[in-house]
Amino acid sequence: MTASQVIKRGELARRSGCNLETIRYYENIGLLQPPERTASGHRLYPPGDQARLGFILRGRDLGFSIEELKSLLSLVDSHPYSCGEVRDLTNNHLASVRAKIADLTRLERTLADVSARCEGGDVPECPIIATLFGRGPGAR
Amino acid sequence: MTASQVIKRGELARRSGCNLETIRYYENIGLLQPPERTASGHRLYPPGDQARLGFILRGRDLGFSIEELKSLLSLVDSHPYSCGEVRDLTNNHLASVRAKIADLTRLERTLADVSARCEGGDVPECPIIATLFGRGPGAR
DNA sequence: TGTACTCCCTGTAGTAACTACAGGTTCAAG
DNA sequence: CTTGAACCTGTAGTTACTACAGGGAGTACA
Repeated sequence: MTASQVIKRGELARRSGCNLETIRYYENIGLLQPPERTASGHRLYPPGDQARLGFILRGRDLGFSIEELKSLLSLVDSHPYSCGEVRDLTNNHLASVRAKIADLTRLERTLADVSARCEGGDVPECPIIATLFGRGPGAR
Repeated sequence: MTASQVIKRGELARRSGCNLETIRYYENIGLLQPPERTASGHRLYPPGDQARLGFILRGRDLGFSIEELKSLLSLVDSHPYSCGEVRDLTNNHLASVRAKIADLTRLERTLADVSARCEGGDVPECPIIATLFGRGPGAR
């Protein structure tokens, strides 16, 4: 393997696809541990840190919040971690994702409905505006 | 009708269900026009302003951003407003809501899948954590 | 008239999760 | 030895609010 070893922040950003500043941000808020530094202060990331950032980024892609990721990581850091807690956290998150989908779906229906009533175009007043002003059908 | 007439900010907040501070915020960012004041500086809202706030709140409930609401209101303010532009704005917004739903639905499937693989519980390593570390199936 | 209490005023800071910038070192190549 | 990229720091901006702190105004009651 010609891969990793110890790398600096720019290289970590390039390899992970994470924004350069975001890495420092994650360190500031305690998601990433402060890494070793060179004598002149440049950060040095060993493979373990690189994997941890990968974990964070994948969790982020799954919509976990920073706080949820902190919990997840603290579970991971405690050996042995509790698989049940990990699952609970995931299921809670799943429930909130489902709630968001339900909200947006209701929204989508209302918007589609209101837009459809506009398509004809030969009404004296725009039905979208009428809806927003609380007149006409479709006002929630 | 015993209703409206000119009211102050607290009453407007109560009637509209909007947070007191949010009304001032909407004025600061130009969604609401600065209203008349009493000699001592208290804001006075006539029925027209009350309707405008209702418009904003309904638009907000439909997920329109502040910028979108500004556009919508500037269209409304221009007589006669263009119904076509209103519809375009609504359809654009509808498209972004649909995109968000699609994103979340993909997320939901991954989370449900990863959680399901955990339910058994008799694996040596938590499959959720394995996924987040990029090992095992289901890693995106 | 006093005073108690609610309402209103202002500016500012905090939220989530970054992103971007300014102004200054350090490193590597030629 | 100089140039330019990469790194360092702290701070401000983003969205859409919400929540204070520290004061002035309006009203009810004794």
